[in-house]
Amino acid sequence: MITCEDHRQCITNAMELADQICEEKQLKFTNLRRDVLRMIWERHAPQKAYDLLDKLQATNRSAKPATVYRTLDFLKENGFIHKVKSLNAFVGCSHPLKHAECYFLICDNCKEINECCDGDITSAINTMTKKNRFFVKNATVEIAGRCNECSKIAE
Amino acid sequence: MITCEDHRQCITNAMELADQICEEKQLKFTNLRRDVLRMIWERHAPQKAYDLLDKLQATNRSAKPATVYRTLDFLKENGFIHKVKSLNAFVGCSHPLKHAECYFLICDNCKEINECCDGDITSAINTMTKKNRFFVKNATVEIAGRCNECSKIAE
DNA sequence: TATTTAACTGTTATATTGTAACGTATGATG
DNA sequence: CATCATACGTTACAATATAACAGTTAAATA
Repeated sequence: MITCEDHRQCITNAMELADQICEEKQLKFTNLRRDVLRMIWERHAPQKAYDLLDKLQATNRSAKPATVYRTLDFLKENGFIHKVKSLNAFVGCSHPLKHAECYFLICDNCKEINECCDGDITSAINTMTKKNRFFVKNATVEIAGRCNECSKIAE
Repeated sequence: MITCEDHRQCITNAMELADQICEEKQLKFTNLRRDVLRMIWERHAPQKAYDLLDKLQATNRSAKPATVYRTLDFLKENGFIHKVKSLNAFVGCSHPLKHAECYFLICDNCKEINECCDGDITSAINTMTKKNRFFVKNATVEIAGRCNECSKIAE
């Protein structure tokens, strides 16, 4: 469970940061992109593309799979969201400016996901890949289990 | 690129090990399961379920998606293969008896995948999760990039 | 201002990946 | 032999994702 105290604020922060970055980078932060990013930020749990599509269609009858996937691509490429590969789902990135060294803790009970940056894991990966003469482009680290709160609950 | 010197031997070893484990664990290592495992072992690159299905259908006209997925489930559950989540594909496990602490190096040029066990990464993950009071059930670590050979080749 | 251009979005169609549900066969066990 | 669990066959479909092309918008430039 993510303790963000005031989730409304949490969303606002994410949206403002995105606004700011888009302005700096001259990216077009259209209504569609805005809407999808906000929807993703509605929860700290990864969301499925087709669930997002359903929500979109409530206000945007013309939305189609391509609409969503294209938008997700934009958000992904610019670091506003991540795709969680083990779930085929998408989650907001809370620090889109610093993108390296980020790993996920995924609670399989409450479904919430925590993006953690950890230099030690990065170092261990670097050492291991160097040993294997492997040149890293991208490391996916998705750790499934139970968050502290949910671990106290019976199966 | 995986240097296995004699890939025929590599397959034989994997099949014999699977035989042995199935006998020990009283698992039914049917022809279907055998065939699929052998197909997966044909390459050191992860294979797609529907590609396996195509190959299966060459000799087994009745094969259907469920046939393949059920068989993959069996092989996965018993540790003979891994699903590579970032690719939605399946690869043989070279040491099905010792299953923890295994991470993947995936070359995006030659597509081959190297299953590495590395205690340091495990330690770093344990430390990080402990710090976050998270109880790990399963860690997915998939590192994409270039293997040594392919890194020498231009993009 | 008019024109051009690139990016964004709409739309249709289809590809890819994965499961549910139920029936049949087979082989181990009492 | 009976029966019971497991494996496999079969049909149907659900879920995830992309391709291709047309239309629209908005920013840049002439």
